[in-house]
Amino acid sequence: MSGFAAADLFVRTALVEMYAKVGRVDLARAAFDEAPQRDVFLCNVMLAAYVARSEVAEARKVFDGMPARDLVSWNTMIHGYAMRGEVGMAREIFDGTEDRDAFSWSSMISAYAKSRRSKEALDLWREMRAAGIMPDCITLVSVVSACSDLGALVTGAEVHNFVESSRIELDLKLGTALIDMYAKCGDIESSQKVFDRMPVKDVQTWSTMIIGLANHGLGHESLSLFSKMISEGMKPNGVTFVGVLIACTHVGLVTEGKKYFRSMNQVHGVEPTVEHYGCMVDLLGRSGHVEEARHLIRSMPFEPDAIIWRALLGACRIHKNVDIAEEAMVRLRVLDPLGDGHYVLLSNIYAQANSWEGVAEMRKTIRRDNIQRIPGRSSIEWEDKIHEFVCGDRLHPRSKEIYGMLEEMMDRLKQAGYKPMTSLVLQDIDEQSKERSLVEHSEKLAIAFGLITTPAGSTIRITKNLRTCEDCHSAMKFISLAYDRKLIVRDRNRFHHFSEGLCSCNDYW
DNA sequence: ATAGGGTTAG
Repeated sequence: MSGFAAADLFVRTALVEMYAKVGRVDLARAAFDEAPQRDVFLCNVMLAAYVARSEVAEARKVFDGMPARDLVSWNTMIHGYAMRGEVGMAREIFDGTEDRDAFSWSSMISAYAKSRRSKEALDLWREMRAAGIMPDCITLVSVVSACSDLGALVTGAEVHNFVESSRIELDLKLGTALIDMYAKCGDIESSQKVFDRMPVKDVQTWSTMIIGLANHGLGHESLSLFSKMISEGMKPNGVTFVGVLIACTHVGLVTEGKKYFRSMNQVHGVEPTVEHYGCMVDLLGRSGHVEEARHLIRSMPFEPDAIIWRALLGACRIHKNVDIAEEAMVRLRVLDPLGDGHYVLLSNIYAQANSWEGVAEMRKTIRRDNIQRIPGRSSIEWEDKIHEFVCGDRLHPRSKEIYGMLEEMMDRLKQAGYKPMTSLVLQDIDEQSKERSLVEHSEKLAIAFGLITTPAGSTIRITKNLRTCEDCHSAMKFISLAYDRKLIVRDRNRFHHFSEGLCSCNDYW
């Protein structure tokens, strides 16, 4: 290459970079095309320009036509696909990269975490450690949130240990992520420890802790933390108040809840949003003020959404209000016609009221409108892995043992006084089949697996995708008694801590 | 010349 051409290449590269920086990818491309020849550096600059504008297809064309590629080229492509949520493509590039550095691993892990492919995020994290690549604080936030999502307490605690024993400084966001992880994995004491030890906290740190306590049914602790936050001069935001209202809901503090709700903009200058009205409808409805909840929906300054009507419907189930339930259902059929949960709820409401025509009607509707029931899934962490169960599945390698344990469990529970709540089963089948169907609920499978695999007396932690059903809730109380175990169950809404035949939710959930 | 992050109503 002549000195002149080399100088020209240098100038072209600078031009591409400069145009990219001011957002003129078209001019950058023109300069790129006019270059006398292309080296890796110039192509990488062009790649970065496209990726910055999320034009990954264009970037890919450049990438494919490059005379040679280096680590930066590969990493830029991984990031480009990850940015557009094309995790599979990102992974293809990642797999094609021989030399991976911390950039490659972190981009890929965060791509998985962001798209809630949490298992894959953790698998990759283990591979990254095995490859001896050092993560930094930001990578760990992705790993920790994958643990939160899965309820992977052991893995999450390992990451925490890793931070403590390395020289990585625990920053605000990683600290907050750890608080959330421990809370979502059922270990609220550890959340509190991390929280107490953080020298600097912001509104998100406080909110995360407040929400964590609230979801564990520790309403009073949650509210006193809120007071402490205020007295320390920290300004709450809308999310903080969601936590405060959840705290009131889970303990049934109606008057308090109304007071906090009013104080939001009167005292704290935070405008309530539809989420806060949702919390209030739940608080009022759940505590038996179903009419008042209905009235609040009418008077609120927002169009009620499906979640609001669903909360009202849930209240109708607890307090056996068929009329308001039917009204809520009319709205839900418009706002969320395919959502499966409300059909089940209304059907249970009819069953409670001995309205068997109603139950039959719901069954017909579900079939006619082809409503897809979302299957219940429960998981439990054991030996570095998340073991997931779907109701009735026999896919687990230790399925035989698990079903054996289930039989034993049921005998033992029945002796202790457990009665299967067969009226909860919607299918039109005989009594024995209904009982069978209850036994195979995913949380019971997960608990049976837990009883087999964990040492006597240890706590069993389960994560479930839906709200736990009443039959399982009752069964778990008996299990905690009959097997002398603590069970900590994360349901879609909150935590249940079962011990000695009782649940921390006081059967109010 | 390449990157990634924490809280939210049922």
